[in-house]
Amino acid sequence: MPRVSRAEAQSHRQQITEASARLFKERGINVVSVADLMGAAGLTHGGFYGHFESRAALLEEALQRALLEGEANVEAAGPAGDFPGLVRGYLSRTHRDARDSGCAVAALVSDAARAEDGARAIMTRHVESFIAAVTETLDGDEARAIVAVSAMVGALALSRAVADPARSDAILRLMRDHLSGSNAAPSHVDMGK
Amino acid sequence: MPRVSRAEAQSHRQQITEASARLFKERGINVVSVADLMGAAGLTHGGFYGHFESRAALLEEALQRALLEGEANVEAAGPAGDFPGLVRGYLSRTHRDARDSGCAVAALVSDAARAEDGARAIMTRHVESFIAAVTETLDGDEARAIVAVSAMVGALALSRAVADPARSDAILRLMRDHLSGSNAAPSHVDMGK
DNA sequence: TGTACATCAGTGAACGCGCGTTCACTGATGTAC
DNA sequence: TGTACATCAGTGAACGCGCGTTCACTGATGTAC
Repeated sequence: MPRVSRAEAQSHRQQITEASARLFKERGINVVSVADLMGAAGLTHGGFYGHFESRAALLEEALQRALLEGEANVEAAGPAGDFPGLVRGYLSRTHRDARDSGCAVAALVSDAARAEDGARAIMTRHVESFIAAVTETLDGDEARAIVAVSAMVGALALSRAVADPARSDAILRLMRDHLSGSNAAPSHVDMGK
Repeated sequence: MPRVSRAEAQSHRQQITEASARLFKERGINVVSVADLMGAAGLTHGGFYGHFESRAALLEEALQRALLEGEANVEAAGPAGDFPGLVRGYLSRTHRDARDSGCAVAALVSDAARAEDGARAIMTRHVESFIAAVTETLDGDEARAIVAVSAMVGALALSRAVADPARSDAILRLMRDHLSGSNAAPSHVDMGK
């Protein structure tokens, strides 16, 4: 079965990076083995080093991809400068339950704090671009965007850490109301179920 | 050197749990080995199983301790129902830079999301008590406390994940202003350096 | 277009290593008289 | 209080295992004529 066409090989490389991005977000960076990653792409572990120099090299590439995917999803939710829409999408239960395809910043925030410089730099760059994207939806108010990003990341990560589903839902809902209703639209407890 | 007194042995057990709490917060749960933990307590790895049934058993005990320590520190910062004081302490650069002794919720939030049920349950319990403590400082307004806890955890975790010190400081400062100045005291950019 | 050969993507066994865990052993502590 | 013996906290070698990585091998793909 080996010796596949060059196009297929390149597609295999992409599948490995994509599977890694997914598995890192879902299970954490240090827990997934090279064999797991290759298996998820339908290959065996030996071929890994034909595509990447080392596990660490893949890690950076996969992290990059994980963050880009997350950004794409966030932007897809709020199509054009729509801050309340973005908040609603980001703090939805759908996003919370899709750890493997959602925002990588929230999925890996406490891992990033302990990561080596390369991975931290990548994370930093993407936090910056997240802040920039939110700033645009807020008429250039970067200070407010930084607060919003921190609050959204915190609420999403915390809603995933908490085992009680009611509490988890409440965290998302209350932060949604706080950020998107800003001061208007006082309570209106909906979407709870 | 073996066969130490019973009092010493009990103190060793405590030292192991304490060192574990510290190392887990600093380096992450899956990265620290039994030999590391025992070494940090000044012992060799073999004696571990005289104190704990398994690494997993210690993990739960150490997580419990890590969270309790974090709570104690948070409460020490804001002595009695002082919400702005609590926010100031929690979002200080001192707290950000003391990952090994600070709030375990922020240090382990994205790990907790993927942890097994036992560890998640412990994390959940402590998030609840954090929320309860903040609720008290807010005259019983639990909804606002949930928002504040989510926002504080997010800002602290994000400030640790970001490599650029200026950005990291800004995240803390802006969230401090947002939460504790609530609507009053508009800007006043201090503490920046 | 066909044939002959070089290339190289993927395989799977093997490597050294560090992990969690076990265990025979040690000698100071604790206890019985 | 002293002596004699049992206990057991801690040691360090050893275990099986899975990891990241290497490598000889394979056979279809790509290329030259």
